[in-house]
Amino acid sequence: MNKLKIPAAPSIRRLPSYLNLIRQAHAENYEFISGTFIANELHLEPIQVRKDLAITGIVGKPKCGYPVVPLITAIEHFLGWDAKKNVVVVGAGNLSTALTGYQEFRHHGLNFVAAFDNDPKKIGGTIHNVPIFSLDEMCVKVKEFEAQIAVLTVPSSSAQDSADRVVASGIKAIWNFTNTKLKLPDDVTCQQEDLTSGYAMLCVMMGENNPKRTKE
Amino acid sequence: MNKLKIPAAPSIRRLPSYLNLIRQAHAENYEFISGTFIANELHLEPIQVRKDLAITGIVGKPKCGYPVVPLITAIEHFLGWDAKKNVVVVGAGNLSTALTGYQEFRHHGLNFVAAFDNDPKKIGGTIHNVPIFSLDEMCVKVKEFEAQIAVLTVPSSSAQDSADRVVASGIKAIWNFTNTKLKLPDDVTCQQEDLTSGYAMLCVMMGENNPKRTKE
DNA sequence: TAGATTGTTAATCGATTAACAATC
DNA sequence: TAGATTGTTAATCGATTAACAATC
Repeated sequence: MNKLKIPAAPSIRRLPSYLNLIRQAHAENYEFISGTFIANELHLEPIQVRKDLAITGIVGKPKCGYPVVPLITAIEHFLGWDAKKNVVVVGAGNLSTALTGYQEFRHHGLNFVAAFDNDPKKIGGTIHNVPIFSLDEMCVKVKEFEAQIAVLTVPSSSAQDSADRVVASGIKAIWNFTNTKLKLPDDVTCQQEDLTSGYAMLCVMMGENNPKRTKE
Repeated sequence: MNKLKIPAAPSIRRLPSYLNLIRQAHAENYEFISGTFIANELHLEPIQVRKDLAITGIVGKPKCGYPVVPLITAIEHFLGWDAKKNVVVVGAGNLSTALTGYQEFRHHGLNFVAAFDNDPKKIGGTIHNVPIFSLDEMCVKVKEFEAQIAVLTVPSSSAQDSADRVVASGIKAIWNFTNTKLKLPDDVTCQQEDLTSGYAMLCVMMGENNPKRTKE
């Protein structure tokens, strides 16, 4: 139920960091970039980088590395970042402001077209030039803007309700920043973004490093 | 180099979502909660939940499940969330505002004490009651507030410079929201938080679901 | 040529899942 | 007692790493 397995998920998660670095190399007019170089920069194993890049279909040139321009194109295509996606954000709070203001996303095809909030003081306004509407207008506006993705940044308490409205509007992909596990139809994809899980990792790593705790 | 392996990292990342649910059960006056129930709610396998909970040291009662209160205490202790940590945030932009305003974190021991920014218009002000100082004051303020963690929300271009200042101030743990891989001394822990990698996952999953693309 | 780097095939490692006896 | 649930031990699965021939 709503649990489609993505093969090579860890590889996919690493691709954006490679893309970043390769783009930099491109800006510096490099024609080729080697897996060894990428690995060194990102503190990974060269073999891992080569395996990851293999999924894009680009073949490298022994001794030189991978051709920069085709590699950028291939990664972007593999990730679907070469296609524009219209996106709505549900909840017009601090996090929405941060996300809509993050220019990086625009360069990856993410095009914010509308925000929704129930606060009458916010409705009619904008965040980073994205117009804010009432949640009741979602169905209409999603169709009008042909939105394909909804970003959820509402409080946990209204997460499921917001998700239901999103689903009702016909959107099939949700990027969920709330810590609520949503109940969704099988054909709706959901990516859970949980900041507390990263925080948990940091805390445990701190404990490991801390002599007071590693002793026991 | 700066790559300490955390065993059972996936388990640790799942613990916060368990905690959430268990807290809810507690609020509803449940004395026990079963692994089966947690698994159903979060769309996981019961055996996985049991394995994950085992790392907290709590033993369950067959037929009943796990005792709610001790389990909450144990998870919080395991994650180090029962200890208060003073935290500074570097960069006083939209993302800092979102993070400092996120109440959830406070309940996990995360105590924002100061923010740093180079914008003269921001210095002297506050975000969510957190005072904003110049980056030049970092060393002094970190010591004054006894900060243990630095959250990096600056633009990529100044990420390494900010990190260097953080390290110089004596902080040993960095939560890095920039997409720059930082060069850090071995004794400094860093948790990389990359929003684009979650976005990459969502895009690939959308492609898998999309009949136009699954055909090929 | 010599040497760095690739891509392939195999080995290892760790995480997930299965099976099942123990137990309340 | 019967049945749901736990915890342990073993099996499976997938991701990472190693080894090495191929190549520019």
